[in-house]
Amino acid sequence: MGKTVAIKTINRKEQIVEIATRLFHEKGYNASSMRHLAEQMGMEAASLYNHITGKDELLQQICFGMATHYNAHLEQVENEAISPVARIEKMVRFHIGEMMSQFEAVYVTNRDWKHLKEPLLGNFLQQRKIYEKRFSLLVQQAIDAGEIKSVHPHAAVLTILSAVRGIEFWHRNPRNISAEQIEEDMVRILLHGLSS
Amino acid sequence: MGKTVAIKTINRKEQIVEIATRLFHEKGYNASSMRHLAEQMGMEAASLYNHITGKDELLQQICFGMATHYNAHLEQVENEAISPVARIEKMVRFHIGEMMSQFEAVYVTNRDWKHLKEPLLGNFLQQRKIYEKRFSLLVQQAIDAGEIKSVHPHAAVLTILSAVRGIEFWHRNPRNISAEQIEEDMVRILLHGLSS
DNA sequence: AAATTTAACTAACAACCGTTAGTTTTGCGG
DNA sequence: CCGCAAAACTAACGGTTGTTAGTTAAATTT
Repeated sequence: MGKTVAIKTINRKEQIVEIATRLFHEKGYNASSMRHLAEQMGMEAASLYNHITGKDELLQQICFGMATHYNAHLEQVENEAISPVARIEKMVRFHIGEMMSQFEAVYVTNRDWKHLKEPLLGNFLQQRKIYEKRFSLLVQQAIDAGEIKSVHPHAAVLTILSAVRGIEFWHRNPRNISAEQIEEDMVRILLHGLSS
Repeated sequence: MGKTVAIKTINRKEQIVEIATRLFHEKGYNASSMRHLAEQMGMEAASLYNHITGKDELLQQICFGMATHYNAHLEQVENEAISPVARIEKMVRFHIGEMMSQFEAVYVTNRDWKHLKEPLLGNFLQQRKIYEKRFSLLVQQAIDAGEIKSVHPHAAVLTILSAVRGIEFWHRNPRNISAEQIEEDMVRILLHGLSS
């Protein structure tokens, strides 16, 4: 059977996606050529097409990989038996953690999702819209429970999701502040504010 | 004298930069071609080179235009005779305002500065590093004055600068929340936190 | 009205893009 | 060791890219 072969192929494909993620991160999707990617893989550009259908698929793998990963974690948090505000804190810490451990994939997804081709672009946007809505619901529940201020839930979600992106700046020279400190400070600012 | 001619040229050039900003915003720098830009200007691609030296210059105009604009405002805030925390609030509101009124230029600068060619790329990064440092100093002064919590100043700055970028999501469908509301909510979250 | 500058045009170049076709090498199962 | 499929290769395609050269039309100055 071709089982081991199939596994090898999958590994090779995952390896290509991994290198592509790194390449897209530093050059951007459009400025990253298949020839450059192949060079980093140690082979010719045409050989890539034995493992993937095209350049599109690489971006697709990255973006939708992140999306389903995010959705899975959101569902998990929704089902935990903790207070609404604790749920929000978990979400904040999760996003910070992803930004730390999966930095390049998160970065590329945030930056290059616009280049998804059309049936998928709509799908992606819809998924994120739903994600933001479910996240907003968590905020709304915390407001109803009187645990947090009465802000517009969607505004809160946008603020949180964007604030976390600030870690991309930190990632450029991670020596100044430790990962733990920036996580604690960020959670503290978002949940309790700068003042007082 | 060529005064009126020079002014006309400048206007035409500014017009090109303006259209380029819009184009870069929706397609991204690398996916935006000079031919497409020329089409939106109602002329041929080659004609653009009577007003600009190349595609590079367009990105340069956008990014450094924003940078000097930001620096000018920072200096102004530094010299105002108000409390440190009031200075920070002014900075937050300024960045939100820029995100509202100069949305496309801010967006392109945040997203495509990486494509600046090398003598300028280093310059740009250095400028932003200095900007963050001066902004951090404002935060440090507010901490020393006991007006805000003792967080790492740079972490606070990164959180603020990134949170404001969240307005780019709001900009996609601005009907749900008013500009005023999102500004107030964002300032409230950043300065006083979600909790309580 | 003539002269000169500005700004548009057409045509083209060299480089690079993603991708395909066809062929050769590699490596494992029988 | 043979056969076969996976995965590499070479060569090339049609298209697009940023940019230049040379020319013409328009506008401004003298």
